[in-house]
Amino acid sequence: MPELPEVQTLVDDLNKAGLVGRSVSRAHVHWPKSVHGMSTQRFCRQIKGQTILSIGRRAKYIVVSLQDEMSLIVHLRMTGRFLLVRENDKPDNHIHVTLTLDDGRALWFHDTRKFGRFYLTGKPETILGTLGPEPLDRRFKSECLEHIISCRTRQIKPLLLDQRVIAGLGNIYVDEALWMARIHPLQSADTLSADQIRSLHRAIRHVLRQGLKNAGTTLGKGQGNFSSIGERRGRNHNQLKVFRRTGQKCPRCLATVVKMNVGQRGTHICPTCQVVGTANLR
DNA sequence: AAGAATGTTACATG
DNA sequence: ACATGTAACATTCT
Repeated sequence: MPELPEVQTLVDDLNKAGLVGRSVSRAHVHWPKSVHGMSTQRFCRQIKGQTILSIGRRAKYIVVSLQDEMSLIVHLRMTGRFLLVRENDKPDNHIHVTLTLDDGRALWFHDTRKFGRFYLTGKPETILGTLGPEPLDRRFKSECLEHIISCRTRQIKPLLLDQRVIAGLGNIYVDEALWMARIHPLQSADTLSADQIRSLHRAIRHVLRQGLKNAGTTLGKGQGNFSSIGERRGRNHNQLKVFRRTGQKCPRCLATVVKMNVGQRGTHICPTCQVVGTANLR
C-alpha cells in the first residue's frame, strides 16, 4: 500500500514525534513471521536496550539505525502501519509487534494482511543493496532514467514497478506518472522517444513530490488504507487523475478512463491520451 | 459471494 | 540472460 510519499510521510512523522534518542525498553512479537529470518526471542533480546540514532527511508523501506552498528529495517508491504500509544494501552488483534520505549510510550506495528516485515541486521546492504536510484535525489537526472530504460525491452509499467530498476514507485504513482507523460503502460521501454523519457522523468518527480506535499494517498476508510502515525490520513486522493477513476473523465481530454491488467496489477489509463507509440505497432 | 486490493518474491515457462 | 505469467503470503472490502 505505501509507496515512496507515504513511507516518507511516516518517517517524517516518526521523527517529529521525537523517537530519535529514545531507547527500546522491551519488545513483543505477536506474529513471528513479521520478523524476518530470526526467532522472536532473538529479535526481542537483540533490540532490547538499543537507542534509536536516526530514522530514514530508502525506497519503500523505513531504516532505523540503532546502536552497535545495528539497523532495524521495516517494509510495510500492503497494510503495515505504525501507532504511537501509551505503554499500557491494550493492542488489538492486528498488532503484530510492539516496541516499548523508555519514555512511557510504545510503538505498535499494525498489519491486517501480515505481509509487512521487520529485519534486524548489522548488514543493511544485504536488504538495500539491490535497489535502484531514488527518483527524488537531485542526482537523478533525465539521463539516468534514459540509462535505466532504453536498453530494456520490458513493458514500461512493470519496469517502473521493479525496485531494482528505480526505487519507491508503486501502482498508484506509476499509473499517475504514465498518464501525465502520456505513455501507454504496455509500451516497451526501448521504444520510448527521447522526448517521452524526458516527459516521464518530469512526471515521476512531479507525482511523487505532489504526493509528499499532500502527506500521501489514502483511499477509502478501511483499515487497509494508508495512514501515518496518529491515524493521520493523506490528502493526495483528490489529486489522482486516473488511479481508481475507472469510468470517470480524463481531466485532460474528457475521454473515459478505463481499467486494464498489466503484469498482474490493475492499471488505469486514458485510452485517448495514452497510446502505444507507432514504433511498437506490428 | 467471487474477486480485487496501494507489495514482493519464488518458481515456471517461453 | 531476459521477459512474462502464476502462485503465494493473509485479510478485508466491494
